[in-house]
Amino acid sequence: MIRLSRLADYAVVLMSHVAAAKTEVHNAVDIAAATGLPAPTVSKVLKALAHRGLLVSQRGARGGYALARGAHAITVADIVSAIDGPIALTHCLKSGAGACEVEQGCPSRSGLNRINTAIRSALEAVTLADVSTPMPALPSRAVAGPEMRAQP
Amino acid sequence: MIRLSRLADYAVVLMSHVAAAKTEVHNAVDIAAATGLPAPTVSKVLKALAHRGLLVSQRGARGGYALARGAHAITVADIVSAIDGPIALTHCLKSGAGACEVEQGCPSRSGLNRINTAIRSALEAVTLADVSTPMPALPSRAVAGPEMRAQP
DNA sequence: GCTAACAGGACCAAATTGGTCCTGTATGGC
DNA sequence: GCCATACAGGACCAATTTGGTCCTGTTAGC
Repeated sequence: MIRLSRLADYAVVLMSHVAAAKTEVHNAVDIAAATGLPAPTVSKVLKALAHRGLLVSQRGARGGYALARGAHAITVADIVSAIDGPIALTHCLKSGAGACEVEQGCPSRSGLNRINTAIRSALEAVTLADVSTPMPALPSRAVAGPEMRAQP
Repeated sequence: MIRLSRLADYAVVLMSHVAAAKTEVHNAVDIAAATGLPAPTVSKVLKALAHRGLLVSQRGARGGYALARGAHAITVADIVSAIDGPIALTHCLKSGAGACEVEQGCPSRSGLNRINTAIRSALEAVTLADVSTPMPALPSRAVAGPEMRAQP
């Protein structure tokens, strides 16, 4: 089902929570309590996000995490790739060209690659600010325009 | 990494192979040999594809599989959802609204849902015929148009 | 100096996935 | 009419991956 890993899903929720009140620093246990997610796992995800530069961390007493940039400068692609690594549909595409051991039967790579870039663009098009807004009239028509057809 | 399951990946390759010479019926072991994939697994995938109506099967001696429709009438979304079930990014979205147990911390659902539809559109935009063509000048500009922005 | 909180691991448990195999059934050829 | 071939539909096992927990530093405030 083209699954996003659960940790990546958590990451989006956590980032969204931090973005909701960006003036304050939030510590890991508070965020975990607010979101209802298991605290050690939340801590792990936050550490990864800080490591990738999406959050800034303040150590010591009264420490915590805050957004490194504005919410509109962080895309969902940033968050997902921070947790799950590079965004790729298949192992072939992830490992780069030539790494596919059954390449003889893979004329489909170009088509899949096309889909891959489309998905990446979709993730890059939505920022954390978009995600945080409750329900902004949902312009579903604009999500995937008719220009997306592969062969115009 | 937003992974497609390996079986779904196989399915695209197999369908592409069958589409390459659609006049003939292909049996499972031949397809497996041609693609270099493990035969029992290929058989399993083909059975699933036939069950979902993407392939028609002919039982008995000289039997095999053939495309149920033309290659341009089968989208990658059809193939993927035949193997992996409905296309959804998160468990929440897959299970429908209200099924999320941490819904209190999920104002992000609308944004993720937007991404979800974008990805589904991307998969629906590419047909098996597109995938089968070796490398059709690759109009990468047209893959994800600027109209895809969430907030125009 | 003490406590609170992050950093960075190691590590285990469990769920999912991928792969194999077996039995039945239908079909075509001899 | 019989037999070989090939799909149908399961059960089932193995292994990779993922999610979750915990422990030991280290830093910063009070």
